[in-house]
Amino acid sequence: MAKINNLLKRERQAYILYRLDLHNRVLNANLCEDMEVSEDTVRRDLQELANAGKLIKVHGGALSLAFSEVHFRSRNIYSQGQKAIIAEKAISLIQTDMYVLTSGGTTILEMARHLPPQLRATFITGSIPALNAYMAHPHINVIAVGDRVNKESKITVGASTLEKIKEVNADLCLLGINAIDVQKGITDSDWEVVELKKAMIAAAAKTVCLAIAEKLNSFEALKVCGLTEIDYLITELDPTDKLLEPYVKAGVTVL
Amino acid sequence: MAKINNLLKRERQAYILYRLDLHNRVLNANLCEDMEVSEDTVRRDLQELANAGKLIKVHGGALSLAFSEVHFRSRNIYSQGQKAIIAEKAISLIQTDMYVLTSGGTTILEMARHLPPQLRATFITGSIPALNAYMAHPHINVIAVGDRVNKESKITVGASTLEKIKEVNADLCLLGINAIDVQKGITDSDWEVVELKKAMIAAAAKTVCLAIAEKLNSFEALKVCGLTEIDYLITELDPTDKLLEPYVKAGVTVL
DNA sequence: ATTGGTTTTGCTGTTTTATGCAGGTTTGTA
DNA sequence: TACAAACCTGCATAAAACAGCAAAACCAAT
Repeated sequence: MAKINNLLKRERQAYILYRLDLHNRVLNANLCEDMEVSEDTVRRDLQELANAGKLIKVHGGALSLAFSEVHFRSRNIYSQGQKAIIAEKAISLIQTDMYVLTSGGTTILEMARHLPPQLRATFITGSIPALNAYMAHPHINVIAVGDRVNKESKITVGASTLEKIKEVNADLCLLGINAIDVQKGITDSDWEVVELKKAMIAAAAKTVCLAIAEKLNSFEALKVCGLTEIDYLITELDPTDKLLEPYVKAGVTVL
Repeated sequence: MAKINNLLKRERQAYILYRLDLHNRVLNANLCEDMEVSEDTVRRDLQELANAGKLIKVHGGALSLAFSEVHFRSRNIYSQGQKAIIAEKAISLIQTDMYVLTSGGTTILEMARHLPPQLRATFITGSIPALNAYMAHPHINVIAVGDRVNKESKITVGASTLEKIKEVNADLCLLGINAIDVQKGITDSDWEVVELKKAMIAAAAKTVCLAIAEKLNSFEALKVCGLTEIDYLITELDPTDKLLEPYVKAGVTVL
């Protein structure tokens, strides 16, 4: 990389932005070598540019804004307030360094957004929107299970996904669910999603179901699992709510 | 630098602007030496010219107005336009029902946004932003190759990704690249990205490199491949441009 | 040429800015 | 947990900027 020395402060900063534009990221060590100034000077430049909102400073360098433009649409998630309550309850189950399998769905997305910034854990998912959310978090590790993408549900599905999930020994499996019923258990309407959820449940030590109350006592065509296979049920309701009693009796821990 | 002494104030200021026009920057120390006046005098001149909006005064000297335009204002919009041109050229190579492997990066993203709505093809990628873009398309099939997600580059990396890519027989591999040089070939700065690109190139019948012209004749630390391994090079320039001649001579088809 | 007023310039002392360095702390990773 | 890299804080220094003043230059009219 070309050495450019004896620059004025403004020129240095312009050059940094120029480099960012080219490569989307710059390293402090790199810059200070090329411009022949100390690391401190570069660091101060990056800090100033970051304050001015021209780049994103990270440990060791900086990232361009254009690249990390996350089209973060928190727009009209259905019954967002309730989902926020659910999110908080679900997060209370996640502990440091856990491996967490998650499905897709807006409830999970809402949870992803509420993850405390200092949390360290590994999240595994096939949901593209969930991946986006997890990537925005400073500390968590993200693992994508890959295969064909189902555009409807925006998750990866197929043999390879199932296979990969079977290799995982997760601590927790967080499922956003579409229907739950005391007799019929967890049900869903999409064959591929059902297969995926089955695999996820099998791969995790504990299974947590996230559902807004209106999904209680409803069912769909395809069975995912019975109530005995799930450990926690989280809704926006108070755990002592009448609606939840049957599930408590069936042995599910309700939060 | 020529010494020009005994100037009137007006003449000095004209000379300063002249120098700025030539070099886009002037240093106070330089000017006061050449014109044989004190630093204070030059400083006052610069101050007046800055007040009149003829230049940008900075600590130690001044910058031309053109400088600020080139380096701050137009840079984003400008390269956006360039990338759109590149996108169109790349799209012309994609035919119905092809299997297309793509890397990440803003250039690829720009291409994803320009895909014609009626196109039917299968896109395979480990780039999360690219996945997002492809998912928005009505007809294309999307395949995600999964593994650990590198948050810097927003792509999946690791053994499983590489393995999966090796199973693919793609028609086309579209690479957004960071540096290309006639001698050194394609280079990059991130080990994992390099491994991924190598695998992608090996898995596709034809390899296409997408790069804005600024990345021509530059190189980074790690080698992806030599020029002989790539089939097409796409920049925003006209294929007959002087800058591209060496690449044509090296046997690359330049679009 | 002299005078008085204005402009320009350079000088002095002080303040601000830019930069590098020493130290201790935090962070990321093996 | 240990280690190296990156970070932050405070400090020192030199360069640049600033403010105020006075000498010099300029100008116009006498």
